[in-house]
Amino acid sequence: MSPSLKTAPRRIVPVTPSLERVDTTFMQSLLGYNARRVWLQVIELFATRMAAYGLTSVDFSVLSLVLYNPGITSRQICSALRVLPPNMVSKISAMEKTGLLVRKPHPGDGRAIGLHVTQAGEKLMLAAEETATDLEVEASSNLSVAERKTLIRLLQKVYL
Amino acid sequence: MSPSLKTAPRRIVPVTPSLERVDTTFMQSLLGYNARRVWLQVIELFATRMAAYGLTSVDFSVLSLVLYNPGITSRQICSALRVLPPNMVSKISAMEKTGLLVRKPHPGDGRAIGLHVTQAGEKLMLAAEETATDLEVEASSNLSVAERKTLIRLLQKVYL
DNA sequence: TATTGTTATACTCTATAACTATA
DNA sequence: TATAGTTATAGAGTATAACAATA
Repeated sequence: MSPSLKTAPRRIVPVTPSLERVDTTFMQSLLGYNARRVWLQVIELFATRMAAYGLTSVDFSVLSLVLYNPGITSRQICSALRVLPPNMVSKISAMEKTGLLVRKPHPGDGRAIGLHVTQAGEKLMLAAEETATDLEVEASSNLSVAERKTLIRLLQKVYL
Repeated sequence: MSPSLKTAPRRIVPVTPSLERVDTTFMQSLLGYNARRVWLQVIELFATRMAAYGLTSVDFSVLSLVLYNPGITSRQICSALRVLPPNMVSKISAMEKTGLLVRKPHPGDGRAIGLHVTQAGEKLMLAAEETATDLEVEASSNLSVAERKTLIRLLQKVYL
């Protein structure tokens, strides 16, 4: 007699806890869950590639805002990025210290300070933006160009 | 003579720093940025509504996973939710303490512990899931039913 | 009185190392 | 030797209160 007839039936695919398939059907029906998964996938590659420029994803967003909105205030950046003012101070200070941007007195408001990218900051950002565009396409390579366009259009329709 | 002829030309719309429009054109071209904006919008309403059940968004995800995967291990939940094992311990302990789930010895592995929802946990989750589905539609009310379906399909295509 | 930038501080989330029990 | 669950702890991100200077 073969041993298999004496023992419990053997599974073809061994079911060890770490290998079992997990059912996520319900969560996959939620927009928030899916949006977060996509964000996590993109931001992971983003963080890796931007490290070459010494930028975090928040640094990148701040610099992009300053680049296209010269004279923008810290407060405006905080609103656009949903960051609290006290948490923005050190980030801006750090980027001023590394020579990426400068603070100039605001022309119309003595309380405010206008932010401007330096020549070095602009050069870095133009390269970083190209890297960002490339990496985004790479991170969503399962999508056709048309699908990616549709996806972004629908995402914006949700919050705009 | 009116004072307006002596002073600098007055703006029709006063441009105070906090009211100026900020140009976010470039960032809006990025999938990661748009996915995060949508996630933030959904999660805000999610957190508000789930507070009625005493659940955070992570609590909800954990319970949903246990509900549809009885006997699931802490490790599997960590993988599915991208949470590190040490950070899951207190969450599960808390939900066991509030009687939403229980830990039972894993049948095939003496090291592992199987998680199961209690009757109270199941009742809570079925109500919470209905609330979640409703709130998600509400948070994305700019979308038609067909658009929402397309959006989720495309998001899943990115990471699946 | 309200707002900008700021400091200090607390709380939460996320990450790493190391231990035990079991495989 | 490797893995599951756990503890302790460090670090990053996010939160509120309060202050000086300016509107």
